[in-house]
Amino acid sequence: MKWVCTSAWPYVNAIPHLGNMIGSVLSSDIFARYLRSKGEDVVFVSGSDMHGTPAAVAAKKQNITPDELTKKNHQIIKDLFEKWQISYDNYTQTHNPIHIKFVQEFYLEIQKNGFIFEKEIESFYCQHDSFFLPDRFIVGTCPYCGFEGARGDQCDSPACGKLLEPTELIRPRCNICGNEPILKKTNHWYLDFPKLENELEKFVKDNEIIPANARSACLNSIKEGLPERAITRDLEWGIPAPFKGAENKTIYVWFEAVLGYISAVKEWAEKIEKDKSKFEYFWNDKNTRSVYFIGKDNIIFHLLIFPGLILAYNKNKPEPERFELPYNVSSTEFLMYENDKFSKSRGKGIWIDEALELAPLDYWRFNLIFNRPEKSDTSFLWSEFQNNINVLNDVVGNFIHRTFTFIDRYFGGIVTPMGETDDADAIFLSSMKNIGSVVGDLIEQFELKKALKEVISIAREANVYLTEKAPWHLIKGDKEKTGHVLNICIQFVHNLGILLEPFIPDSSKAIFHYLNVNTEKERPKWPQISGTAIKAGHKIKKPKPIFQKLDVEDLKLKLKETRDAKAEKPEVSEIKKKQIVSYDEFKKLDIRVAKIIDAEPIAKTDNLVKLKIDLGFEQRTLVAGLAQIYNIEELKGKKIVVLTNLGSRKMKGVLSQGMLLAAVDDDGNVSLLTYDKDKEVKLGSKIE
RNA sequence: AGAGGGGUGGGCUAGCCUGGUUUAUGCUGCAGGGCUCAUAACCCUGAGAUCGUUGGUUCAAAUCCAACCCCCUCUACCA
Repeated sequence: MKWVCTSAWPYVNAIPHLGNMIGSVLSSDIFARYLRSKGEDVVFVSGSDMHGTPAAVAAKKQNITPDELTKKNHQIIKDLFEKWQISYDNYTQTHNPIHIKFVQEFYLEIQKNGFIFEKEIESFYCQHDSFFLPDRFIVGTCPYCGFEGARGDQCDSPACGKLLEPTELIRPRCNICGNEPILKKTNHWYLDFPKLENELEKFVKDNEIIPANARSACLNSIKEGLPERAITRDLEWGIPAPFKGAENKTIYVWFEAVLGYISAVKEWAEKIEKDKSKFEYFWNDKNTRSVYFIGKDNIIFHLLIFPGLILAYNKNKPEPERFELPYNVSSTEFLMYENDKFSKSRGKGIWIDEALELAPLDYWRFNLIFNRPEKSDTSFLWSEFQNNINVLNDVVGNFIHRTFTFIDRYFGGIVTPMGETDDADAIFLSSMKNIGSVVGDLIEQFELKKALKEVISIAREANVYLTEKAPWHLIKGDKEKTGHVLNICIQFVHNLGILLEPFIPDSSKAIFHYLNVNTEKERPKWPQISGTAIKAGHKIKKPKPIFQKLDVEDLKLKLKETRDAKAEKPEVSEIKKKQIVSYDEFKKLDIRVAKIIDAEPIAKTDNLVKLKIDLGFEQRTLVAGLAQIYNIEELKGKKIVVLTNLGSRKMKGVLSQGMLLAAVDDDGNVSLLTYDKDKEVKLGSKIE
C-alpha cells in the first residue's frame, strides 16, 4: 500500500500555535513516521499558504513586496517545523513555479470539462488603494445596532453579532486607508458545484472510514445545496487566473492551496527525488491512500471542495491520468488555552517558537498527543502539562533508568542470557509481543491519543513486573536469574525505543543511544517489536536519566519574562531611566553594619536560617536563605550589612526584622556583603 | 437565527455509533499500607460520580428518542 500523508497548509502570515500544531502538523508527522517504521511506501508533504489579502496588506505596511515578505515568513515557519522534528519529505509553499503552473493547467482542464463559467458582479473597490476590498476589509456602521466598527461580513459588537452584507453597511470605509470605497462591476469565474453534487454525495457515502461527524457535516452541506463559488479574485498577490479574459485576476487561495497536496508531490519527485515517475507512482495509482490531517474547520474544504476539483478534473480522463480521491481525513476538534481561545493580541496561548525555549521538544509533543482533542474541544492546561510529563518521567523514564542501572551495576553493562520463563515472565513477554500491533492498529485508525496511552499502560505493566521480580533482592541469591529478568526488561526498553519513535523521536534516539544500538546504520523498526531483539553479550552505555520532572511554575515565569523582554525591547533606554533613583530616595534606606551573634536553621526548610544580630544599639532577629551556602557555625561572629528599615515579615513563623544584603549572580552564587576588615568600624555604623 | 460538537468522582479523561459480563475506564489528587533498586520513584488497597435537567422507549439506558438548560465552534469571496 502507498500513502500520501499531508497536513493542512499553514497561512504564512502567522507563527503557528500549539493548537495548529496538534490539529494538523504534529498528528500527520506521527502518522507518517509510523508508516515509515512499518515499512510502508509513504510521501509526506505540506507547505505554506503564501497568497491572499492579509499577506499583501502586511507587505504594503512594511513597504516590501509580498514576495519578499512571504518568502521570509515561510523560511521562519519551515525552520520551526524542522526544530519540531516534523519529518516532511517536502515542505514547500504555494508561490513556486511548479505549483503555479500545475494550478493553471489544472483549472484549464476543469474549464475544458465544462465546470467553469463567467459571471458579472458588483463589489466594493477602494480608489485610493486600487484594491477590490474583501468583506473583512470594509468597515462601517451596523444598520441594526449602530455599532461603528462593524465589518463587511459581520457586526463585531458583542451585543449584536449579526451577519451582514457589505452593501448593508452605513457609511462603508476601506479598512486600510479609511476612504469610502465605490461599487464597481467586475467579472468573475465560478466553479459549477451544483453539477458535482451527485458525484460528491456518492464519494462521501461510499467512503466508509471517514469520521462520522465529518460525514454528517458533508452530507448536510450537500443536502442544503452546494453553491456556485467564485474562484477568482481581483488581487495582485496570487496565482494569475489562466482563463481567457481573466488577466489581472488571481485564483482565490482556498482553491489553489489544496491543489498543493498534489503539486508538492510533483515538486518532490522532480526536485528532490529527481525522478518524475514518482509523482504518477503516488498520485495516479489506485493503490494509493491519501490522508489529510486538519482541524474541524477545514472539513468541508477537504471532503467536498478538494474532491470536487479532482472529480471535475478527472472527467473524460483515461484511468491512468486520473488523480486519486482522498482516502480519509482526520479532523481534530480545537485546542483551547486554559479554557480560552488562542489569541495573540490578548497573550492567550503558546506559540511554537516560544515553546521550544521553555521545555524540551518531546515534552510538548508528548503532551499535545496525550491531550489530542479527538472528541471535543480540549484545553491546554499548565497543570495537566506538568502532570502528563511527570507520568512520562516516572512511569517510562524511571523504568528505563532502573533497567539500565541494574545491568550496569550488577553485570558491568553486559546483557546476560534469558533462561527458563515462568508464568510472570510469559505474561509480560506476551504483552510485549502484542503491543506493536495494538498500538499500530490504533494509529491506523487515527486514534493517536489512545495509541500513546497504550504505550504508557504497558510501561506500567513493566513496573509491576519489575516490582514482582525485585532484582535488587534476587541478585543476593541468584545472579543467573537476575540476569534473566533484566534480559526481559532490556527487551522491553528496546521495544519502547521503537514504540515511542513516531511520538517523541528525540527520546527514542536517546533510548537507543544508551542501549548502544547504532541508529545511524539501521534504525530498529516496527516489525522488530518482539522479545528477543537484544542478544546476550550486548554491552550498554553508562546510563543517564532520559527525562526530568517538570515544574510549570518556572516555565510560566520564564514565558512571562521572555514576553515582557520582547515587549520592552524597543524601550531599553526608558527602562534605564526608570532605574535611576535620586539621592533623597537612597537616603531613605537605613543600611547598617551588624554582627551575627547566633544562627540556627529553621525546621522543615532547606535553606532558611534564623539569625540573631547585634546592631550595637539593639539586637534583632533576621531570616535569610543561607543554609545551603554557608554552614551555620561559619556564620556566627560574621559582620554583615543589613537593611534595617524594611518592613518586617514573618517567614515560616519567624519574624524577620530587616534584610541581610548579599551579592547574587545569575548562576545563583551568593556572597555576603561585608566591609573592609582593615578599617574597623562600630556596630550600627551607617552605610552611605 | 441556522448548522456542528460537547456537559461523566476535586481536576483531566474513556465508554455513547453497535443498549445488558462495567460493581461506569484510566490518569492525577486524597487516605492507608508495602518496597527501598531507581529521578522523593515504584507496587498494593481504599474513599470519592443520582453519567447537565425532565420526560419517554425497553425486561434493561451514561448509551436510543423528545423537550429544556449551560458551554464551545462554524456560517463560505476571511486565511
